[in-house]
Amino acid sequence: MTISCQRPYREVLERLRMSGLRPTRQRLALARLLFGGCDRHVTAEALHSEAVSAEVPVSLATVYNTLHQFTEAGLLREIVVDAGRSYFDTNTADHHHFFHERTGLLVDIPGADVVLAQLPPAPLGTKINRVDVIVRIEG
Amino acid sequence: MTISCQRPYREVLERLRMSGLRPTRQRLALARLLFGGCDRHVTAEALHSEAVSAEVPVSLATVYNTLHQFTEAGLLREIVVDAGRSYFDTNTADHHHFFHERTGLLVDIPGADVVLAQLPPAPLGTKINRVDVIVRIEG
DNA sequence: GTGATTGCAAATCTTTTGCACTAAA
DNA sequence: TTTAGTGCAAAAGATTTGCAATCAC
Repeated sequence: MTISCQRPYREVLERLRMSGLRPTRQRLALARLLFGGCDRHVTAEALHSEAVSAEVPVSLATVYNTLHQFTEAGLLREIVVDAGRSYFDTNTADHHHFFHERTGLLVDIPGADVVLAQLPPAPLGTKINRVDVIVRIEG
Repeated sequence: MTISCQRPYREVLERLRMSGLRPTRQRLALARLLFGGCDRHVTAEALHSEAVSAEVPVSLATVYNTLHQFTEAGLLREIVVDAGRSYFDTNTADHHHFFHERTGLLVDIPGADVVLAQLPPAPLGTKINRVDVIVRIEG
C-alpha cells in the first residue's frame, strides 16, 4: 500500500494566490516542489539543487527570498536546530521534531505525541510566541 | 540582599585540570569569565569582547576553539536557538530556555518548571540524546 | 626541548543586499 | 505600462583552518 500526498497543480497555484504572492515562474516551481507532495523539510541549498535538477533554473538568492516570503505568508515554518543552517518545514501545524545530529535528518513528531504538562509563565511584559521541542537523537 | 556566585580562582583552575585541559593563560582567563561567577549565556563574539575589555587579549579564533573544547569537556552546553549564531550556557544541568527573538536574550527555565508528560519513542535504531524545549517569547 | 596551544589571516559557508533586467498584471 | 520579482555578483556574518610563533610542562 502506498500513501500518496499528491496535490494538483491548480491547488498549489491557488495557495499562492490566496497568500497574495504573485505566481511567478520561479515561485510556482518552488511551490510545486514544496507543496505538491507530502510534507517535507528542506534547506535553501537542498531546494536550490532540486530545482536546478528539475530543469527550473532559479538562483540561490531567489530560493532564499522565496523561502522567507513563504514563511511570512504562513505557508512554511522555519526550524532552527543546527547553528548556521536553516530548515523549512511545509507542515505548519502544531508539532515538534526529532533531529539526528550526525545526518542532519529532521523528522516530524505529531503534536499529540509530545505533552507539555507544565510550562512556566512568560517573563513579565512578554508573551509566548511558540514552544519548540527538539528531541536530539543519535545512533 | 545579594546572591553571590563568586567562585575562587583555584576552583576554576582545578576544573580545567580535571577536564584534561592544559590551563593556559587564555583558557584560564576565559574560564574565569565563564565560571568565576553566576551561570551565564554567551556568544563567541560577546565573550571575545569581554575578554579584550578585561585586558586579556585573546583572538576570536581561540575563543571559538576554547568554547568548543569546553563544550566537549562537558563544562559548557551549546544552545541553538538562532540560525547563524551559537550560544553557550555554563549551566549544564537539565533545564530549558526562554528565547526573546527580538533582543536575542536567552533566559534559563529551571528543569522542574517544564514537565514533559509524554515523549514519543526514538526512531528505530536511534536513542535520545537530549530534549531541548525552547519557549520563544516576544513583547 | 617538545608537543600542545595560540594568533593571525585567509578560507569557507550560509545568508543578505543592491541594482539593472525581466516578467506578470 | 507599471510594479513586483529575479539574477547576479558582491557584501556581510559566523565559524573554521593552516601554519609559524609561543608557551606549559
